[in-house]
Amino acid sequence: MKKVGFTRSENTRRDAKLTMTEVAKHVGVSAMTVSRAFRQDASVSEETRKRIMDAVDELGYVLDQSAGSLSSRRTGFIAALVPSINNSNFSDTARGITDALENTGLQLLLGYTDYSIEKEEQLIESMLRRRPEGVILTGGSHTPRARRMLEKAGIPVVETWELPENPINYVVGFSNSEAMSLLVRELAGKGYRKFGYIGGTTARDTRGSQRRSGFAKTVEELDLGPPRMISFGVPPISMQQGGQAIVSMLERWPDTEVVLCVSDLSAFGALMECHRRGMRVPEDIAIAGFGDYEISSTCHPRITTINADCYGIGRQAAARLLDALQNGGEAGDEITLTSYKVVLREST
Amino acid sequence: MKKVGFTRSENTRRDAKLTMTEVAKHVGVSAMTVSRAFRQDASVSEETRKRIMDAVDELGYVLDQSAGSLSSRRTGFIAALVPSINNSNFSDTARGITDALENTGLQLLLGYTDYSIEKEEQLIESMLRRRPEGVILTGGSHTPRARRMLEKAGIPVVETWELPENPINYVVGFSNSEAMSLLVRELAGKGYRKFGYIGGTTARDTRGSQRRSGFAKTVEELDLGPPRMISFGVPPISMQQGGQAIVSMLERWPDTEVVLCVSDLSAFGALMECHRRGMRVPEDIAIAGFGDYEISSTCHPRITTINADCYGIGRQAAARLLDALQNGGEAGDEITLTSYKVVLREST
DNA sequence: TTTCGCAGTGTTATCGATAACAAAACCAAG
DNA sequence: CTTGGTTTTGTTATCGATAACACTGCGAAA
Repeated sequence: MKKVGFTRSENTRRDAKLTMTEVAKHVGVSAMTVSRAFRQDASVSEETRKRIMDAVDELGYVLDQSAGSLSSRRTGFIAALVPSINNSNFSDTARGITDALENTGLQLLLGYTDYSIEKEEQLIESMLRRRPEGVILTGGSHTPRARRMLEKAGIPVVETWELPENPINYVVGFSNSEAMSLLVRELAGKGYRKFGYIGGTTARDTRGSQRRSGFAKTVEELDLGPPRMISFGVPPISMQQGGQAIVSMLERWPDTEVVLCVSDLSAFGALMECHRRGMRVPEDIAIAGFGDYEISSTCHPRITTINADCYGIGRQAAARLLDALQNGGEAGDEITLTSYKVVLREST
Repeated sequence: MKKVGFTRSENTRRDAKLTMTEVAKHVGVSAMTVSRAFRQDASVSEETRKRIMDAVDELGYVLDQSAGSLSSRRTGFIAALVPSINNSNFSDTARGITDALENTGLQLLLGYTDYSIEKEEQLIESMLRRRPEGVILTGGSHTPRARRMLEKAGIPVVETWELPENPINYVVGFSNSEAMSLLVRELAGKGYRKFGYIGGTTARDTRGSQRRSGFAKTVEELDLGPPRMISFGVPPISMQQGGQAIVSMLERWPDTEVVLCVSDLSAFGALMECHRRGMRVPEDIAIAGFGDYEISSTCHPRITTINADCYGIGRQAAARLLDALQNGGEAGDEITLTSYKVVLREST
């Protein structure tokens, strides 16, 4: 671990430090009054506040929250961990959180776990060192140590995007398995019989696994023959890999009628690969995805998918946290089910 | 501004607070020794360190960095502002930053400006309150107040993704105008003559404006007739809007041979709209984008674009900052040119 | 006029760690 | 057995704000 940064001496040399006390002297009040002027709820006369704020502008003073949080014991941080920020589903969730936090004075600490619970554990530790007032996680699988740290931290925790068997506190999510099941039933209702599934290989992506098992279970329940499943690549699987996977699928089971993919990205890759090979979608083969990414409503043909309200998950998770914080930070255990819906489009 | 969170009394009621001093007592050493044990460079005997770390595990102690940064005057924060995290170009940059920061003990504070310099100013202020040790910005346009705050903060600032006329400190970027110019020349070399351009309407997206002016300038220089430019939608323009824009383009100038788009997303939307209308790409019309998003190498036909090394911009910006921090935080003014290249594909 | 209450402001102690310096323990060489 | 140097550990002051409480002055009610 390499450390970098200022040493104290270098830093103080830089600039006469400007503290609240300096501002106070300049205005002729006490530091406490300046501190109050920065907070809306505090009792400072309008006239004094104005004089203080004028001095703040003139001197270019910027409040130091690190110092403030030590004495107030409130850091104003919320930690959120997502598997990846390059995936638009999760960046939509992150955006939902950020939007919900706007004007609350809370600052988001965002981290990404790369779909690894070990990395998650490491991030949880480094985030907890910043003393966040609440934590938002993706998924319900964590290392035992991560779980212990979270429980001991005494702050509300929200798990999102899934319905964990044994939640820590709050949950904001939906059943990935049931969502996929719904899609299968819907397509079976349209007459499709020979179902294929494309997803990643490992268990790293728990949401992916849940979707897969929802698929397999439902195909069985509907008595549609043995499920045809291709595992290809380490999650999250790319567009490219979706394309490669559908090739394997068609080699192995050429008469497959409809292919469901773990996400729209792989569905799109599969769709484009079909085009490239001159296959017509949905006439020769139908394709569906999961997540309702922008691409699915834009490409041609438009892709059938599940819309899972990624943005709403973020907003609701943050709202749940804000709520808990206002009630004194007591960690409750409500489960908020988020909505999802099948979006039937031209690809099926 | 609504404030939420614990009051002190609620918080202390929750749990006997666990401080470094508690751990120290438990081990029979001073708090200072515990503090040292947490830092790799400090001189603590291996045996003592082990005893301390055992106690830390047993008690479940988590270091409090808010307190630490107050006394050490080093927060370990790096602030980074990007226009949007839902755009994969910028999330690649964010990822580059995060990766470069890994194992440095630094924590990223990420914010997004929504392409607004007013929002940027607001974010800069709230970030500076956290006393970051360095700042990474996207672009070179800032409000005067934002600029003043940054200059006064006395920490290194890196502007990325562009080449500002009047940089604050460091720059890590490339000329969007020249990159677009290169693309025009490259395509003119392939024989295209009637060039169109699709971009957003306002000046909010400075990189977009620079690309547009690079386009116009080059079309003129090559004597290819008046540039055909469609402005559609508020930046960042979506896939959808790219589709709508190309319709306008073809209504107004039906004989356009090649259309360059401000980003791959609008290019993709345009491409799909052409498919939908039964036009062949590139036979009937050629299309190119900017940014080399995953989609462009996957879709059919694959889209010609500019690869601008988004990830590398992030890594290099962070590296530049780390470097400055190690040299005592002196703000220099080096300009790091990042590479870009034309990627010719099937769409042109 | 006195009393009470409240808005506005000041004083003091403290949050939990770390810098800087001091001291002790240890070790090798003379 | 010293001495001097190095390693390891302890002591004290402090980082910059805020909580808690104290105080002042003023106006309304008695």
